[in-house]
Amino acid sequence: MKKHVEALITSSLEQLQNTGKLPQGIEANIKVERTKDRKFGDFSCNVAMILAKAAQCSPRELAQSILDHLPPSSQLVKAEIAGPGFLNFFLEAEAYHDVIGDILKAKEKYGQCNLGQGKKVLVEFVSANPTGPLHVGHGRGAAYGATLGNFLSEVGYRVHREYYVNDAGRQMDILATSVWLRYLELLGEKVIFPRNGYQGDYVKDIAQQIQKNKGNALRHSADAIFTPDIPTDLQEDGSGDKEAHVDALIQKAKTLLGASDYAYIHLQGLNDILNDIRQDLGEFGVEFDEWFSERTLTQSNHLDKAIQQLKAAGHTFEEKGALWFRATEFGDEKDRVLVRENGQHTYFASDVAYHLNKFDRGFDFAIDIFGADHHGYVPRIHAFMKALGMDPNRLQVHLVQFAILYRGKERLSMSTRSGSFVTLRELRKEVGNDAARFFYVMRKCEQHMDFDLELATSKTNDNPVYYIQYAHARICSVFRQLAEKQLTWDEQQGLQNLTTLTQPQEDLLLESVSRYSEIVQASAINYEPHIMVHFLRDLANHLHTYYNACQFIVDDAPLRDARLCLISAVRQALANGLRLLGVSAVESM
RNA sequence: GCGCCCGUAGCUCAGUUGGAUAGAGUGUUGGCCUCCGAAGCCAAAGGUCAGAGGUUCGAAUCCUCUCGGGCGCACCA
Repeated sequence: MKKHVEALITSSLEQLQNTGKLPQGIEANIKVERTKDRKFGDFSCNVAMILAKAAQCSPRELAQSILDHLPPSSQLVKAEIAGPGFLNFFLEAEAYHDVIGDILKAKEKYGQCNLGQGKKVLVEFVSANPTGPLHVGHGRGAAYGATLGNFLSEVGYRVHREYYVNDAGRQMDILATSVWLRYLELLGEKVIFPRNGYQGDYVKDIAQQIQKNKGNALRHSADAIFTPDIPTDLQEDGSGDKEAHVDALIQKAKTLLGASDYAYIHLQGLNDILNDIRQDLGEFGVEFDEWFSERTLTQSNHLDKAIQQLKAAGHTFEEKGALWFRATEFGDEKDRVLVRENGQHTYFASDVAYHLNKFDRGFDFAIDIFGADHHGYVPRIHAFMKALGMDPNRLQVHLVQFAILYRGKERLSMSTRSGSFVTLRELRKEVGNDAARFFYVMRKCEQHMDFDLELATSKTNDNPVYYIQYAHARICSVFRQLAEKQLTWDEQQGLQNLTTLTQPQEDLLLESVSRYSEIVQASAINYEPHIMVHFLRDLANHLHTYYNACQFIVDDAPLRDARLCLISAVRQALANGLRLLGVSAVESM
């Protein structure tokens, strides 16, 4: 439909160029848009205003010329000039009818297209440290990433979803040490748990499992651990150093346990938490094609190779015993350490290796979805890509802002380390998966968001999730009624009688549902699933209005079949849209 | 101090990349079930788009500054 209007304008413009009224070679991309108001017709175009200068006449004058050269079209009722020079197109009602047939024919495939041309894209998201359960902050990234993946794949990209598992760093050592200390507690050792350790109860659960498997084989006395050479932990009065304290305990664990036993605890913790995360996300409808381990980068030499590449390109230098990347030459605000004085590589080094690896795997482009607190290292990733001669546009970073939880007016605090955070699992349990997925993507991702638990759980108040699901369920209910009345729906006859749909509510609903595939594309190419959310709300509204105004199951069979075609198409669009959002389209509620 | 995100109705947010009279939900007020599901519909009221300049036919949108909020600024991850 939209394409048809575009074709008409293009044809007219070519005519004008051939007759010399427009200069050759100006290639303004013609933008045909849905009108904001029905009184402006169905589609509008601003090309006359844009090209007025080049044509050396007023916008309205040019608009008139364009109108004069429009080729005839059976779908067009009229086209007129409005305001400063808009071209407004009024279409025959029949122009919308094809959409109904298309939807009913394509069913759950309706809305798919080949915009992405099969290009391979890697979407990395969540990637939370496996040091504890996911909390509500991770939930937004999970919902957004999964939904974005759905949209990209719907418009023809080959999407690879990936979770980067930070299984190699200091945080994991802190976890392993925390587990070990809890284990010793279980055996009756008098340990003083470090402030900087992981406090959550899940650590005790892992310790218990280890005790079950290993008995007291990993036991060492508290006296042997808390020796005088360990720096004191942070005290109430502010003295001491919690970082130095925990680092010393890690060293102690490694030496006392030996490499193999330490690795056992480390792995036990990692596996337990990763399994928990995997299950949590699975229940949330978030699946990954790959869980990419940071450790494999070191084991497979990717990390060394990456560092060598930067070295070879001459973008590194040594200072104070460390190896640095000259990031400032590529737009970053400071240079970054790759290898520390103690010989250990930094997180940034493995990130370089990881992103190099992504592109080595043959992806056309990659998308990183980070929490907003990570925005600081977008420039440094782009910096090393530039340093190695890669096009930084091949990596797009989307920052997801935090969600602030409210219960009614009360703001819920979230402190992670203390263990008093709200987990994603708790949230899902309280509000349900559908509402959680919906609320997370309801807002633009870079928008700060208030997540009101009370609103999300309300079934009586106006909850947007239920509002849309209700529209779907209502249509299903109509078809149940039809069966109860021993009536059937003749789809073919309905399609042939769509001209009987002359009610104003039918007009509006038809117009609304015809936008569906445009909305899928807009959501995908802008990386903004919330566009779909707002559309579905709007579509549901038109359905409810129609429902209140007209009876669908009427005696007049052709009219009845036509109306059932219309609402059946609406049901399909609602179902497809909800599926992309990861929300279920229920048949009754 | 420097950088990133943001500021739109009482509240929560849209505004399709510069278009027409700035829109929804919620809240407030008033209507609508003998009828396919009232978790619904309709109507009214509600605005200096944080503020000030600038760019042009035209700005909530782009540029500069100011104010206000969130988040970053490690040889941590």
